Amino acid sequence: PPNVTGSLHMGHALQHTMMDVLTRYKRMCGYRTLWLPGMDHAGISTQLMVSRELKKENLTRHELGRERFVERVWKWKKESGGQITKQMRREGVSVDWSREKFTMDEDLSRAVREVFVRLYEEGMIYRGNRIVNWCPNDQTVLSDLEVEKIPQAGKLYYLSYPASDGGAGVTVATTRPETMLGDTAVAVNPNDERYQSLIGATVALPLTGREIPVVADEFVDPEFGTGAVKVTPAHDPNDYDMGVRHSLPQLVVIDPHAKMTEAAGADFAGLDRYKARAKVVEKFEELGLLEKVVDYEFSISKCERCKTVIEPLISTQWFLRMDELRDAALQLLARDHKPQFVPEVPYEKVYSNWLENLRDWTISRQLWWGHQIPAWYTPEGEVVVARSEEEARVKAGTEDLTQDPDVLDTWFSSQLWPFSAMGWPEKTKDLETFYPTSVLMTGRDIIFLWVSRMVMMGMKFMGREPFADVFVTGTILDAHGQRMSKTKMNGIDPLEVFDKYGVDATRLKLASVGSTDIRWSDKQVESYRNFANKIWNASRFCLLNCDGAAVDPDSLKSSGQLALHDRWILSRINKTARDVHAALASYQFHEAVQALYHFFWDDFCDWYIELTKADVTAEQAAPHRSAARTRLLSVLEQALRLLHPFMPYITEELWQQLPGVSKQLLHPAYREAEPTIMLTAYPEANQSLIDDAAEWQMQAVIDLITRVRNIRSEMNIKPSEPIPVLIGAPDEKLRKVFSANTNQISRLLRASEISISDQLDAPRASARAVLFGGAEVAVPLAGLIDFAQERQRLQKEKEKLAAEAGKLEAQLGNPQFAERAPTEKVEEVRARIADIAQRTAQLVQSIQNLG
RNA sequence: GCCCGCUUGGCUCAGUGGUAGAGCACUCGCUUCACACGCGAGGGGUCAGUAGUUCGAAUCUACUAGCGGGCACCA
Repeated sequence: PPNVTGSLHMGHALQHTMMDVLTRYKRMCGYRTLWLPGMDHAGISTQLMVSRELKKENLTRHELGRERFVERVWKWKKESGGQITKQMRREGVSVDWSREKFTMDEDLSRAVREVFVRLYEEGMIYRGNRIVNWCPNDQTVLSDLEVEKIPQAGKLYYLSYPASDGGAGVTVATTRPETMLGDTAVAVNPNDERYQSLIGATVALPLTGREIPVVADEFVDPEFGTGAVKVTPAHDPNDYDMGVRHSLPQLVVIDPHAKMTEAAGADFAGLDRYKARAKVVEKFEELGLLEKVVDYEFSISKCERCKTVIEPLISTQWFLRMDELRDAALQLLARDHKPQFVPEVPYEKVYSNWLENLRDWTISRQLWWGHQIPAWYTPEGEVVVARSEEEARVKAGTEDLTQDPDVLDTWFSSQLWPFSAMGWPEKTKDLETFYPTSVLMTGRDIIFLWVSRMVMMGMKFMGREPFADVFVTGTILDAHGQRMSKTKMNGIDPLEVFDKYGVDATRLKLASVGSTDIRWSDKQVESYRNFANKIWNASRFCLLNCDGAAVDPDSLKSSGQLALHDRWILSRINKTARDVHAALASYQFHEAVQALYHFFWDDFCDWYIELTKADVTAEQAAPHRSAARTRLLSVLEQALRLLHPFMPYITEELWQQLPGVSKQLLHPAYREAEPTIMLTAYPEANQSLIDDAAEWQMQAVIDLITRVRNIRSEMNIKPSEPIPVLIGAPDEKLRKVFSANTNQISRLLRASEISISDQLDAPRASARAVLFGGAEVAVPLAGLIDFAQERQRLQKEKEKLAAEAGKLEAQLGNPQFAERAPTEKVEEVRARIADIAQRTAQLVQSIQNLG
């Protein structure tokens, strides 16, 4: 579910397209499909958005109070939230709006409370006082995943701490001098010979008058800095751990607003952390205790949302223990290989590595917008966790309860989506029907945040994986290879692309993206827009020229007595259906798009329509004509079905216009529905119509036509000028193919006459070309031919063949090749050499004939 | 620091152990009665580099370079 605050971006459009292609495709295959739409309440984002609105009215959420603030958020959600669902309608996605859910809906909230209570009762959720990531700007704790590490140029300060006994003391290196006010130890590596005498001694912490011990800890790297580390348990995660190991006091010197506390001393209390840093450095310098300052590059933790530097603080929060959940997910992967990531490399490893290093998850947030934690406190401070306040009162035996003010991390509810959105914990029909789901489409950025957590929760509460496959889409970059982002202002608005090129064209482009990153280019969408236009025009031709005929799927069921081009198009369309099925089965969207594009444009438009035109547009009504019209309409109808999952708008529009469309065309599963291409059967490949002979024969015809057109072009013969075409074909089968298709060949070549014989007998002044299968073609050009030019053209052709023959002969000449390569491969090379030899001989003859 | 991905014609990208593909761009020709968002014909690549495995490598392996990701508690 996208964020309620979000609006459609290219990443959504990409995922939605692929999801919708699969949904529509599977539906047309007769499956009961469900794409359940919804929105996420997006805790922090939404709260910030509404807070900004309040600011315009010179109000803060605190002035408004929690209850009225939350009301205000709901009002905002009703009035301006969920832009994205309107935009999804524009995308043409076939989601089930009747099941739309919002993560704060009552039923989903109930699922959240149920999960919380159960996990608490099992001891997996606990409340604890630990060091956490705190955002001083948003005033909330954050999980590790909401913190980003950003490399930054900084300074490393070397601070000297004199020994308590007046000895040499020790120098520590730090990037955060202000935290020294909270130091409660100095640590050295136990094996570091330099510091053996100091271990167990104390040093005098400057500016504070405190004495702190020197402890030995393996964590300390003797190579880094001075080999001695200041230990600030209250303000650094590592120091926190060391503090626990050595039972050091946790002295809090920085508060939640990132200001120094009273404990930092009178000189510093109330100062901002950075001002305090400057002051500490200044004082050390005055005291002669600042040994040096060096430039140092390190990573700093920032709030992913507001980019404020995170302050590690000790705080009481709610945590979810991850070990058991993690183990279940890892076991699912090891034993059942689920989920199946596509592409498997690198995502499966990324996912499992992350799980293996998983630590407890901080689930509470100091926000008002979200699921309030279902925990109540008695006046004595006793905690009661319950599904409702009533239940809590019963459990606590008192009505004097205060609910924990915190809410849960947004992802706590979204991780339940695969089952909470279908009614869990009730045992609903939807759950029974649709859980586990088949496939999740997602960007790689939320594999940890969302995907892994859904797996863990699915295993925990449903006992099964939430989805079988996870398809990870690529990222759409801008034209310069940069990630699109709001701050860079380099994002492309999908809606503008829709306006400019149409939704279908945009979808086709997006579907062909696959799972690698690509740079956005309007040019590619434009070419698919042209494709949509081609579909439109081809359909227009069919509709304008097929009076009296109607779509009839039976007309495509056998190819018995049909002409070559008819047998050929049936073979092509069935092969295309086969290829598209295979491609989609393995999420090869790009291949599916290519297969459809080339079938429709090259095979159907460029050849089939042209070849059948004569029959279809014949003046006289005849059975032959109506059969041709029926076939043309029926092939078009099948093609539209094949294209439909990718291009829903244009295919539906055209399909509805076709004569003869009716309930009869619907998939048996939807027989009673109103006619719509959405519920027709996706064409299955009919193996018996895949006709290699027809494809080979058609290839011969195409080869002939292309060669003669080439002669026309190279010889500068006007397209309107009729030309005689002489064909010589020693092979009888080939002669039959040409003579059976004389009309079509003649039409496409604008031939004045066509003669076919076993031996080419052409005047000297002819342009010639060698065809495959030993055939030749000549175009007599008395008075038009430039002998030198023609000789050059043939010579060029000969050179091409010679180059190819050279390579092949070298291969065959290698004795190891004949020995070790498979026989059919060797035979293939021999056959090709023979073919080239024959063509070359014919070319030589042609050149001689020119004189 | 560790891990991973990418590098194919001018551009954006497919693809594959056995004759290099598409779209766009480019050149030439075309108001051919569906379409100039079109039709027809062309030109253009030693598939980043080096070494290896193999009868054969652009495809597999290793290393190198450039670019881009992800992960990590080095003060």
